[in-house]
Amino acid sequence: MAGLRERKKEQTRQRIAAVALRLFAERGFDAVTVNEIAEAAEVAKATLFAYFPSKEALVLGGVAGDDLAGIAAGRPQGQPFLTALRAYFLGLAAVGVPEAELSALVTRVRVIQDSPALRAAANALLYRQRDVLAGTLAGEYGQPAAGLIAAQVAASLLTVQESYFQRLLDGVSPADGGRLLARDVELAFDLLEHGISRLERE
Amino acid sequence: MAGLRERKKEQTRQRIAAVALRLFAERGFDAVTVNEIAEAAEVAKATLFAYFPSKEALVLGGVAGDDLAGIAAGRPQGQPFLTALRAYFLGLAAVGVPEAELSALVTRVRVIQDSPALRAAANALLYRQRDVLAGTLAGEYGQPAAGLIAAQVAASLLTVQESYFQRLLDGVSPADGGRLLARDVELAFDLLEHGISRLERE
DNA sequence: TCAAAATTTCATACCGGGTTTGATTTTGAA
DNA sequence: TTCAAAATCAAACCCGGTATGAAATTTTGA
Repeated sequence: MAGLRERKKEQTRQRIAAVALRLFAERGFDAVTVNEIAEAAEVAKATLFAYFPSKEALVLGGVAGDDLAGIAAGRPQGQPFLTALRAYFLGLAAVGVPEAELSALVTRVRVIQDSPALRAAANALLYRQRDVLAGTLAGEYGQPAAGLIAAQVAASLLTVQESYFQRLLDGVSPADGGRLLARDVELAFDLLEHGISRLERE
Repeated sequence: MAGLRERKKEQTRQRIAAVALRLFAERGFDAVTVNEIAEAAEVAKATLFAYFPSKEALVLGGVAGDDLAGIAAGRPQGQPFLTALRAYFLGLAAVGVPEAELSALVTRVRVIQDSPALRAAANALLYRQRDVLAGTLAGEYGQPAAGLIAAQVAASLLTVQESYFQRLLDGVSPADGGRLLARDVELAFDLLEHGISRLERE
């Protein structure tokens, strides 16, 4: 099944992505042209765009984002969807990022955070999540409320993720990062469930 | 003060924007090139880009978005910021859009909603609002909570605005649109204040 | 093993958004 | 009227991305 063709393709794809990430890390996303990447990876520009639909995809390629709607749809009967999402993200925080992948992740995050174009592209991913989640929740909450809830959830999780990435960039240890992430997740879901008036009273 | 120079510039700027909007409305944002716009407006491409920083700005130019942070910062002593924002947006809904501007607004909204690139650019505007609002609220709520609250507020208002625009496109009368907008604003702020658990109980 | 069929890669030219350059025109003011 | 500042311009250029059609490579199946 894994013929020579498939293996070579996978190899080429990874070589292109690796070369691109290295160049981006060295000189910044905007200062590297796709022509340079193609040349350094020893493929034609057309070939590069056969593997990746855009320059942004060279960095964000593997990042599909969390499947918010899927988690909400697959939760046990009777469980509020926020409970399911909270558990899911607390699980992520507990697992943490494997030691071996940490440095690569930090590099990627740095490249992304340093480029407005990449940040915008990353946002667009979550923006789509919002719409899918809104559709999933529409049956339960009705259309206007479902749209608002999905927007709040997606925006909250984006913010939590940004904080987490920022800490990684600041050199916080993975263990501490995980603990702080768990705390942020709890705060985010408490806010989503009970609103801001809770904080207002203090 | 308003010398010939200033008047001519303003005139040119408006001519370019008007020509662009007409072409976009006729054929769609993506199907019109800036070369065509420049030609139709009888200016050089370089001149067009001296007035507008990007093709998107031709449509979004005047749209600064609501100054969430400013409203929050300028509220009366002791009033929760959500109360101030709610009142502001209810005021907008009550005023409605002037009859004379309605058709132009609908055209703009249609052009924007029809183009992914423009929708993304419009989002970026609110994204910046989020960050400014987060900074304003940081003193009051602390940094992690302020970021989350700002994200929820910005995302909610974006969603409300999208619904409102969609209704205008669907041909809902301005009066009805205003009423529905007011209802959505109430719902959005109720959710923000008291959370989703309120709805969960029904 | 070998040749046809399918797939991949490639160089090249092209498109559209946006910038740069340096010359030319227009305007404001002396 | 003159002169400097500002605006406009055409043209060349850069970059991301697509289209084309030919060349190289892998698969298939006889």
